[in-house]
Amino acid sequence: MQFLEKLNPQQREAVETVHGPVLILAGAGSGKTRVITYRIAYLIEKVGVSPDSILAMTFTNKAAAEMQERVEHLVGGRTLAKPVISTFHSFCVRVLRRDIEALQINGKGYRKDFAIYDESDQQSLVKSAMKRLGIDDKQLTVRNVLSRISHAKNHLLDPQEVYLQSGDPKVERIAQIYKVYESELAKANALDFDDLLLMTNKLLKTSTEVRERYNRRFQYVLIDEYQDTNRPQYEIMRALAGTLHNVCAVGDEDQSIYSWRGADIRNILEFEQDFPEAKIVRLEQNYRSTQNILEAASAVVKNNLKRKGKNLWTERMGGAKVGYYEAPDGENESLFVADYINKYLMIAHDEDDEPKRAAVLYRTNSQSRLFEEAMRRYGIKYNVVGGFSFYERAEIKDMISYLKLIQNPSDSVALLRTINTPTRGIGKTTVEQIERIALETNLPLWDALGHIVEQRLMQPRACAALKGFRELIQDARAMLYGKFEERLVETAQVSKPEESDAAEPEIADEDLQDNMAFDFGELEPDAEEFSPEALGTAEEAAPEKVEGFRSPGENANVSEVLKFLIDRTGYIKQLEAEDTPESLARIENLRELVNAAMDSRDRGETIADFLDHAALVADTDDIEAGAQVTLMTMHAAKGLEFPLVFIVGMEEGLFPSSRTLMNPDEVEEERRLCYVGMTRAMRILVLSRARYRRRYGTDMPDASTASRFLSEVPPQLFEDIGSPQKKTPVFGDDSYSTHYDYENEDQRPQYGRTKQKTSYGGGSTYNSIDNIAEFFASRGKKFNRPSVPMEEPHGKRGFRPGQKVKHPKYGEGTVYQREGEGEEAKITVQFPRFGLKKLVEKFAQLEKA
DNA sequence: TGGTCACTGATTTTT
DNA sequence: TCAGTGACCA
Repeated sequence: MQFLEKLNPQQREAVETVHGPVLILAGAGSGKTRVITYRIAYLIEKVGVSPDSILAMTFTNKAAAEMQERVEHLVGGRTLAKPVISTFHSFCVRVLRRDIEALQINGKGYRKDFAIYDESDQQSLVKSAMKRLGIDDKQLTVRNVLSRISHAKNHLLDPQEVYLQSGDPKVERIAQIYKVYESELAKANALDFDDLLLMTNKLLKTSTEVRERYNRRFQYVLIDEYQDTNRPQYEIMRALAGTLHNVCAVGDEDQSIYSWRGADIRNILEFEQDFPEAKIVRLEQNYRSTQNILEAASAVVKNNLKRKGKNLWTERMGGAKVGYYEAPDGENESLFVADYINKYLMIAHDEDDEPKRAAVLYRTNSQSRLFEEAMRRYGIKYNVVGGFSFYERAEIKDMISYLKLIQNPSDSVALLRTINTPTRGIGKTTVEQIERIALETNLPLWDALGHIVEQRLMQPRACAALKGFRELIQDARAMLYGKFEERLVETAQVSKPEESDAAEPEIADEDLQDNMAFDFGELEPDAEEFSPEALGTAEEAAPEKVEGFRSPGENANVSEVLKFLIDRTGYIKQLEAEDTPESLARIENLRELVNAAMDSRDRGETIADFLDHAALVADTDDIEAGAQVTLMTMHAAKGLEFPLVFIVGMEEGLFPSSRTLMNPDEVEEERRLCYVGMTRAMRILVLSRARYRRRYGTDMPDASTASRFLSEVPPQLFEDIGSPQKKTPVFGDDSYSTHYDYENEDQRPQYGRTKQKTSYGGGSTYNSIDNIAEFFASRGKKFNRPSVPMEEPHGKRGFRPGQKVKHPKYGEGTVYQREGEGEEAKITVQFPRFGLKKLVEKFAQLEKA
């Protein structure tokens, strides 16, 4: 096997130790992903393990996709079956969609068509639970309660245990809410994110038959980002390890940044306890960063008491010192960063042909705004990770809720969201009545609603409106499930006890294997065709693979149902009537959703698959690797690397966050976060801070204190890169305000060096005072819009951000953003009287103003 | 019932 | 700054 030659001895050991438990402690940048993918390839090619008996669990979809791709690259086409590489959560959904009914007792319990509740769904559930219990304490926010519930779940505590474990009346109330929350979830046949793990764990624990089946199926298990696993995940891993114990966990305790979500570093310790025969492999050679960066990062994280400690080293000696910039305020900080990036992108390539990429990392998403503005001023293309993902937009959530309700009418949260969206005359009072009746009869809202309509329990007007809504959902259901509707309603609603337990053991083993191959074929479009048993007759094979009730043919698919819903609810019509740029954008989004549904259908997915996908995608999943400049949180940056990295807002209270200052453990986690951020940098790392920062709308910025992490970097590795001189900043005093009027900028050498390079091992560095001083001298202390436009557009008109334009209908406005190239470019313009408009350059009759 | 407006209050990280 | 909420009016 040639590819093993590319590994260092430790990596090689990690790859070749395939039997029995292995714990790989992989430092930042030590080639962790490489080891995992090589290990999978090694298992397949050398050990001769069948690919589909390998299971790799990751934390994010992105990591899973990347791993998938790299494995395929290594094993490339030589095998038909594929290893299952998936996030914990998706894996659990698959398991549960298949087997959750094994947990039913006397036909009661979760059904396969369960809904997945995201955070906002959870919030509305908690909100209504609190309302019902008469708790609207100011001390008990919904957020707070929810995180307590999640914490309890992650520690495998049920409401009673929470209640019993504390004498605190506040916690007792939380336990009460927790209990109501749980029963509401059950009533809605819905699981929250934590439940996906919990239920899977429970399932594997309770049903020997199920567990053994998975043990037979997956004989080699890999866990990525092991330090981020929580208790339930750990237990799932243990259950999946079966008796073979062929588990491989890869992690780095210094990169554990999710303890607030229940991640437990103890899992690393208990690994050795639970698997005494475990082999420990340390990967300590870093292939990413220069020595200076690595030393600085290590020096910071060394201040943590709770760690095993390790010795990361690199062959890339020396390197640029870690830059430090102290800005007078947040604006200046962001302009400094933009300016620096601008220079960086302009200088010629170095000896290594690394594509130029830079990242700006911050603690909280709200910090992105200033940097976005600065990038725009410099005409630098950038990408922001985070914020709203597609599936979080209101209009998308609305339609998704419709689908969820159609799929699972018990889903009360989905019902509440859709019942009057768009408005159809069902007001607050009506809804409250339904809720009351549902509570009295202990029925899901949907059933209560049916009851009301049939018995005419409310005024005719309200009844008529409710009836209309009910029929809408029923019609959509009929479309989707065809004539099977009645049967479905029966089996789904009443959930007859008959065939829940009995059916399982009768199924022959081969059938199960086949089914699993299908179930876990990942989302690949042609997974079916490639699965060995389907190669001959795809058509014949298809029906038997579909779980009983899904009738092939003649039924509508998700996109058709969506179109139907959009049409019948008048959703788009209403948006059209609004005729604002926002509403037009929403219409676009809805179209996009329909497209997504069509793609989903083309992949042969069911409505459940489609909804699962919508529930489990995260914003970090669509990080565009190709973007030159990426703005994101340090959390989102985990696992990524960039030649140039900025960590901004290095201020006490911001980073480390004020919320953590009380608790040493949490400060340690912040420090690890800092370590994660710093180790993203390959060649240049710059830390910055604003001496005065405006926290939300206040007119008076607050003085900040330098982050403790800054002082933890050894001074000799640090270099101040042109922080403006400190002055005693008194507001209204000229000495401070002069920072803001620098129109007196002279045009001296514009960063005159032809080629500025980062040299290693002494000599002048990119960050060296001389160079930096030189280019900052030319621009005083502020960064005005650069004279060189970054993005010279191709089209004739080529309007750039910041430019004033005139539109025949909307009048004068300012270009806000430009997307795409040439005539096809879309331009977003801010019109004072009409707001933001997105226009296609070709059609919009824009002129220079 | 539904929309508008003013006010408040809160700001971490996410599968 | 900004989203969410409550009061008020059509």
